Amino acid sequence: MRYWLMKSEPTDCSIDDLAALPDQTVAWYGVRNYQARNFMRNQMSIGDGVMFYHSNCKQPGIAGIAKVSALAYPDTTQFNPKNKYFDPKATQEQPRWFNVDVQLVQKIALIPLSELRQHPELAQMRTLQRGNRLSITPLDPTEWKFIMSELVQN
DNA sequence: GCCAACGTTGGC
DNA sequence: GCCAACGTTGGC
Repeated sequence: MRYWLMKSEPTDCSIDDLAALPDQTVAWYGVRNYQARNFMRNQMSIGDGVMFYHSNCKQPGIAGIAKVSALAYPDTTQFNPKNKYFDPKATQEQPRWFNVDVQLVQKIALIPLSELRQHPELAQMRTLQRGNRLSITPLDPTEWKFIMSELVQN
């Protein structure tokens, strides 16, 4: 059981978009970074905790709690020439890109990035490190617990 | 819109 | 295998 922070641009898929999907589940397609792919393909298990993060928007921050609901499988968008995530070097026999499914657990009051930065307990969070652009990063269990107990409002 | 930081590409 | 050029991310 691991914990993750996964970034999504709200113009692409916001927490409300996720909540409106069937089973409140989304295929995390479109990742085209090997490190992020490897996290999904090699390390994620069903039930892993996910912080759903809004990036590249007016109010960046954690918008909800989710979980991994399906193990990694080939990202179908890589095979579709009309899709913007098409990868000509990928084949059905040798897929390059994989994605898990992510299911919403609970929408929360947004925890802004600026607030995350204020807590010394979270100083090591990878998303908060200078220059970090990875869309999927591991969360330390202590970081997860801190966010859940101190920052998630009920 | 700016720009720092980082990943990828491709010539050599 | 090096590294310059280029593209992308994402906060501000």
